[in-house]
Amino acid sequence: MKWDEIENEVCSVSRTLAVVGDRWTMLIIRDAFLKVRRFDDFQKNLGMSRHRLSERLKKLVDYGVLKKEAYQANRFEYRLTEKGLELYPILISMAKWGDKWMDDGKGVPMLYKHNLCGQHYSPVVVCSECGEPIDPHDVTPQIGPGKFHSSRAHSACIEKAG
Amino acid sequence: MKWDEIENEVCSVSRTLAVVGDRWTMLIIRDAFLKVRRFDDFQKNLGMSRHRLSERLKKLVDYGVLKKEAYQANRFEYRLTEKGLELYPILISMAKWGDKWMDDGKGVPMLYKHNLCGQHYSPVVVCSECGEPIDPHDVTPQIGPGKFHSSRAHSACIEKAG
DNA sequence: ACCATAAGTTCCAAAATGGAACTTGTCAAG
DNA sequence: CTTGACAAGTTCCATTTTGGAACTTATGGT
Repeated sequence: MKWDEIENEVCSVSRTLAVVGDRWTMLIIRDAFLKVRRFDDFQKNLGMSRHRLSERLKKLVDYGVLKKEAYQANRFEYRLTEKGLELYPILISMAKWGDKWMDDGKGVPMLYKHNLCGQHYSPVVVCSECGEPIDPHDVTPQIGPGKFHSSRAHSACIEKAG
Repeated sequence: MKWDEIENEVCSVSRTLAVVGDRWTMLIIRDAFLKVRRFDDFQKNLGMSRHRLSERLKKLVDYGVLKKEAYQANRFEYRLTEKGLELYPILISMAKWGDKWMDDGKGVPMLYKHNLCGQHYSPVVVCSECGEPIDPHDVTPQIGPGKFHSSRAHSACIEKAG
């Protein structure tokens, strides 16, 4: 299978990766959350080639993750859309994982202050229903309606939700 | 900059992406969470080339995300380590985003039952300090101790934590 | 009118990928 | 104890993707 076919998989993780799962894309998103908005600023911060950057930004605009707006004639800004802003849980979870598991012993690169409580926070994933923190061992994946009619069944033991 | 240099960036997101940020890797992790453990099963499920799979598994073992254990002579299983299990928030956040934004109108591919409360849940990211759901607009990123001494400052306006 | 700057494009060598075929070690049946 | 099947890779090569440098085009300021 080719990489660009994964968008058609009946799996939300695959479909998400079709948008943000290639080289550089999540770093572009990270910079967008840090209020980087212009082509040359992205390019300098990321150190990626202008060529690639141009293509990635175009793709993100096509997918509706970024919007491109002129701030002068022929000068553009890229800003996160609602769809893009909702990538935040993925991004901050990556930051937390890297803080813990890829530490170089010099302390964390960034701290995140939660303005509502004024503290430096770390993201905790909780259950939308009961509010308890999620441990993956306590989760049972089940075939949902979108996958039920799909021809490609997953070899792992997955129940049908009922 | 080359892709494999991002591991050395003073940024936890970059460092995380050095491990899970290339093609296929998060899909391997997804399958591992669905209890896929063997080479051929990964290969059939993912549809990726054996060549790539071999290399990616090796890399994930090297990084300590998967461990390789013989279940018979010359037959191996790949299982998530503690480090790998802690990728769950990233994975489930990707699933949630894909459910919402990459829906094909046929319903969600998978449902996730939280065994503690018995409900189908969706992951919510809350503040470790006050427990409120996080809105990215309410977060102020600040330079942490690990970044403070780094030569490469970020062009975006980021405060120094104090 | 001239220069600087932003936002790209173009071109090409180098690296990564996908696919098919090949290898090697073990187990299980005859 | 020989044969065949299978699991877990490796090897090889054509195709695709990437990185980098140089080039283009359109303002805006002096």
